[in-house]
Amino acid sequence: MRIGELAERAGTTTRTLRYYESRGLLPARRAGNGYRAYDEDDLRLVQQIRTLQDFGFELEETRPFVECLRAGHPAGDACPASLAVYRRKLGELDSLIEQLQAVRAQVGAQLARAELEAAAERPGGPEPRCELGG
Amino acid sequence: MRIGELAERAGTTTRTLRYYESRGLLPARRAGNGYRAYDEDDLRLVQQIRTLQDFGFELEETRPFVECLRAGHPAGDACPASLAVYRRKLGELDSLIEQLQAVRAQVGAQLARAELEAAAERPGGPEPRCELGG
DNA sequence: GTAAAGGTTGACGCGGACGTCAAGGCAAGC
DNA sequence: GCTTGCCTTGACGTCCGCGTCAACCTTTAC
Repeated sequence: MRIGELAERAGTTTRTLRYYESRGLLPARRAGNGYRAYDEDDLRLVQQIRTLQDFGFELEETRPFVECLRAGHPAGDACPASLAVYRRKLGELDSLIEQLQAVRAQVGAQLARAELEAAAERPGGPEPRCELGG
Repeated sequence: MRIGELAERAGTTTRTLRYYESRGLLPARRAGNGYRAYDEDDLRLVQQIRTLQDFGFELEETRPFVECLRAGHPAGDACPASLAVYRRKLGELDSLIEQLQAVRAQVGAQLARAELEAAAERPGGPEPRCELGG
């Protein structure tokens, strides 16, 4: 198939596929007229990349999976290098989630505090209803 | 104080402060020689921006806080517009954390599956030890 | 013959928050 | 007077994954 069909079947654009090729991830054979020619294996390859990208993998991180597929393995994650990327990504996700939860807690605390202070100013002047403000 | 001192005291660079100014967040008075002149209020302003940036706020999202401070309020989050940004950010953080946890679960599942399949191939040929692959 | 719909390469644009370099002015110490 | 260090503006570079445009070629349909 040609690039337009591959793009459509993979749910992406021709520009994206050419970009993958420029990064060495998706080498293409050429037909006599210079058009890029792809087969079903190439489709699976693109689908593998897209799946990982949806997970938030950078393009470069998909390379081991792609090379694994091109080496003839039935799945992109059938190689040790791919598993290593999985594990590294899990660690990154864990620490990122942890960070975000910490930030969420801090922002939540700031909001609560600011709302309290605003409520203390609003109703009838500076007259806090609790034991704040001594 | 001049820009170098402000940058140092705020833990950032002169380039960053000039960038803030170009975005209209940090207007500077000028000394007779053309040098930018800042005071302690400007320092607090920069610190407010930096704190929010550390929380992952975009620069534009810090604007309400900055305007609140410049309006004379003792805190950048003493204004309704700032509270609105806090609330919006909390929502964004929650959905982002949720997404990341979902991705983490999927990647974890992929890793577990791939490890199982690898273990089934490795030890002594395709001989699964559990009830898999029957 | 020609228009439309695909394809090709090359190159610039984008967004965000700056880094970095160039060419020069100003202040202070020796 | 000269060096050193800080300041000024202006402009280009960075990273990433493409979008978009230009100028041109190939194939197909009418």
